[in-house]
Amino acid sequence: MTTDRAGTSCHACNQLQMDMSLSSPATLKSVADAAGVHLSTASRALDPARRHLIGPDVLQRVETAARELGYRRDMMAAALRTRRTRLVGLAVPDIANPVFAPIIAGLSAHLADAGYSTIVADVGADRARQKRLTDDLIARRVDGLVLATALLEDGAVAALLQASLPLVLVNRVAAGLAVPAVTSDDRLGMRLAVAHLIALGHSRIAHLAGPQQISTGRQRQEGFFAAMTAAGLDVDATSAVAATDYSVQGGEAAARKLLAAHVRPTALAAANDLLAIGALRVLRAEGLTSPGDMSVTGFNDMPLVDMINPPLTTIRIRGNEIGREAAALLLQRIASPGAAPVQRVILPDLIVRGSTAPPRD
Amino acid sequence: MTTDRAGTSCHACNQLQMDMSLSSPATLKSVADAAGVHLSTASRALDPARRHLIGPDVLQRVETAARELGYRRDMMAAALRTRRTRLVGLAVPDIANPVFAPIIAGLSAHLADAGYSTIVADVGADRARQKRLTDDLIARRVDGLVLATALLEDGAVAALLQASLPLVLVNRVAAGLAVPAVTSDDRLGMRLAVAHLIALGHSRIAHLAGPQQISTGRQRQEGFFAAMTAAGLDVDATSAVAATDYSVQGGEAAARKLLAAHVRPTALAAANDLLAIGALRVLRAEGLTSPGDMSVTGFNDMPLVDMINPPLTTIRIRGNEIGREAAALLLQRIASPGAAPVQRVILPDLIVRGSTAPPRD
DNA sequence: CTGAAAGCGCTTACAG
DNA sequence: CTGAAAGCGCTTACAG
Repeated sequence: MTTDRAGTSCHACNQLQMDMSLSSPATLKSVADAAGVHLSTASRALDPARRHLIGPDVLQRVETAARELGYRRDMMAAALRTRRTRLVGLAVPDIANPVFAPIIAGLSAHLADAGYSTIVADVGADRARQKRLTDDLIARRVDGLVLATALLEDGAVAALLQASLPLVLVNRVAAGLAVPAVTSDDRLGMRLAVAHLIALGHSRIAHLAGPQQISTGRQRQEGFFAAMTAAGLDVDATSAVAATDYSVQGGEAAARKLLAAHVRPTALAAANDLLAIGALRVLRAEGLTSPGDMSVTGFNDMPLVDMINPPLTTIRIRGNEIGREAAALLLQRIASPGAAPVQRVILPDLIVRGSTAPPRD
Repeated sequence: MTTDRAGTSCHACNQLQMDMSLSSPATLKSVADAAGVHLSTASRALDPARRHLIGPDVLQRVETAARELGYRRDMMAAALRTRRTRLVGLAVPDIANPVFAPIIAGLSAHLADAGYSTIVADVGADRARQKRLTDDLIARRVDGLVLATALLEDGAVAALLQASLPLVLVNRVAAGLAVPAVTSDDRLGMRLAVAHLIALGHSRIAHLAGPQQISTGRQRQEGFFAAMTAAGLDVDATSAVAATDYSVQGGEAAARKLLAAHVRPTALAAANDLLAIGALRVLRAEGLTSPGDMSVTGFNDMPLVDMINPPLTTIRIRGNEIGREAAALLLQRIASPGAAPVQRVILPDLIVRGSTAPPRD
């Protein structure tokens, strides 16, 4: 620091010290000793919110020492003291499902900006495994929990709610529980899709429904029936077949049942892109084409569905926004746990592509 | 516990206690007090590895108390004492890129089985942001770090390596650094793709290369040239054009340059599925078809590329296996930090679909 | 403005 | 087999 040359060589030496210090991280005590102050003083000097209490010369000495030793506060030790880990747990049913990627990205970006890290738990569909992994998150004393796994009737969510741990549901809601949630407007989305098909001239429209124990499946189905009856169109028990899960295979199985109907529909509104793709596969296997023989709509606007054959008309949900909003709600929840829980609904958009067209006849 | 009825009502009451305890979690001390033992005894009784030291009656009392109070060990407090957080950090450049989903899933599943939780940091491509978020992970005292962000020349990796923090690279390697890594065999994969094109009768084959500062981009390009020269085919400076990043847009830009060549190639081997899709888009925009006017191959076998038009011939990397292997390597590294670093290469497969065919002439 | 002390919840030698 | 004590790294009233 005395001359340029000394400054340069000192920089190199600081680098070395930083590297070495990582092997056995510097503690507040070692920084305080190096600066010749008490560790409580060092603690204050290194806290942006409290450094104004410190004299300029002491501040300088502590900062230099911290830099030279490569000090990094142990967030977990601090957490023990402050009772806040700044850790958030996110439970997703299947991290490989492309629907969740933008939600995870939006959520963790917003949380990171607020100084929180996100532990993503890929908890699967098995309830016991879900509970075990969620309990792990709690054992890590996360400051809050975001669940993308909720069922309509969900005892686990009810239990978590009792525990007064800040909790937010994302993408799916639970019925009859006062818990903050951020979802897409599933009813509206499906109504948009069906209205589009009706506008094209379709009247025999079937619904390839999602699992009915999940809010997305249930509400999209409600949207389907609402749109049909509002247009004065026929619906009966065979108009909708529910898939057992949101997967291409699930879509194939359900689509086969729909195709077996005595009067084949001219259009199919699926509750999800993967289901729609399953339906397209079945059509192709049966020697039928889309949109020629049957128009098909999806839901979610997953990556690449614009590139499939035919390009899928679908409902775009704003995953990133949903994730960010969930993060905001959770932060709010952490700040004031007593406040009334709010539920936010993000509006989806209809994206028209090649898989829908007027009916042939 | 004295009568069935008492047992029943006690169950309900335990439930209540469990719920209440979560709001202000039971501590080891409260469990010990309830069981009438010292907290060190309770600690041992609750540790599977040490409970054999405890007398059966005391063990029973502690377990009952723990259950009734809904006790869950504070993993972070334990971490402070044991110097092991059982937390692993994973840095990915873009969590929304579908390539990473199976890797993340495989990694976190294997780690979860070993009692570790994974913090996924979506660090982006900006080096400063990457450093900041990686430093955050270190400040959380993760037991190890997995990086999916390595560049060929990577000062950050070198620095981390010095820090003697268990470190594993996944998907991409850094040049000249003795660091454990798990990747797909990128050279082999591209050779497979090119050999397939040659077998179909192509000889004017171009390479839509990935970013050359990333090992996947470099090695796939090397594989391309190796396969071409091995077959005695012409390559020159215009045979390969590198995209600036792995994206559809990047693929479009690079594909346009390739199409501008004086003699148009009959086949295009892309370094990545997204690049291949970009190329397909450009072909379509130019009024050309695939595979008719040009065969195209991708790399990765992302979800849905089997459904696009034309279905993409590609190289399948085993993402889940790569993730699991990376987890295994990291666990090994944590257990014995001194051992020589090993690099594992997972073999990819050629998946032939509709985007490749013999050349027209 | 700075220091001394208590304590967050746990584990682990050390005694007995 | 169980207890008493120290200490992991930090923050925060409480003094001065």
